[in-house]
Amino acid sequence: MGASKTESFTDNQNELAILFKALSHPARVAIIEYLLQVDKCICGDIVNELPLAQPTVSQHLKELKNANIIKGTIEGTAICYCINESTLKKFENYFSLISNTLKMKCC
Amino acid sequence: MGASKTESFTDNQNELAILFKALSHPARVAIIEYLLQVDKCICGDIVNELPLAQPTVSQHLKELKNANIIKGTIEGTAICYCINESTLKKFENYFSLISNTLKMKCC
DNA sequence: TTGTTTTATTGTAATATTGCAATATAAAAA
DNA sequence: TTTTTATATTGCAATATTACAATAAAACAA
Repeated sequence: MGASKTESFTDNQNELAILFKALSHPARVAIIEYLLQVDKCICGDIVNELPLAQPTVSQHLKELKNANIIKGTIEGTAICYCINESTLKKFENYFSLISNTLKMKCC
Repeated sequence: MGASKTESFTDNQNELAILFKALSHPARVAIIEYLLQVDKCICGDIVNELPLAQPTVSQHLKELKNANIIKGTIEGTAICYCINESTLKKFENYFSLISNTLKMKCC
């Protein structure tokens, strides 16, 4: 095959997998960390920050945007990207839930 | 190309990407959630739980093991898998750090 | 030893991802 | 309008992932 059998899993499991996949590339992790570093929302100088060509960065940004991990607002010719806090909160909640569950079990 | 330019990113960014990639498939999310559900460590009945063939499950388990997200201990002919708490803690710490960083910024 | 059970490995086809040159689009400036 | 600036899209080659049948390996039971 080659395609994931998404229909066999719950919506929640598929949504989580999509979120994790969005962060499964070092360039996208780097973009998130860069957006965390700079105080203000950032636009196209992500291209200058990363060792990748402009179309490649644009593609990574698109994937992060599709997963709702970042938001982009048009500002003239530029687009200002920033982290979507509510999605990041989802990650935090998910892992703190797991952590609490683990406290009551043992291996 | 097709291969990620891992050499262009920091070790930490690459390690995080590897962790996220390990969770970027619904089957692997399902395995983690199943391991959280059952009280005791679980072995080969993950295969019965998931709608995937045994070699496919074995492959997913291998990826989770390679990423240190689960551990496997041999028990006779069976192998008992369980969640690696310390790796899950890494996720929790990472996102709580991000959450704290976000509190001081605005978009 | 010979089965039996459980899990891993191999090989392969289908599909997805990555990266970028070339090009397109869209908004503002001249 | 024409030019400039910033970003997105297209097309394509290289590589990676997914899924599974077939098979192998490893531990125990008879």
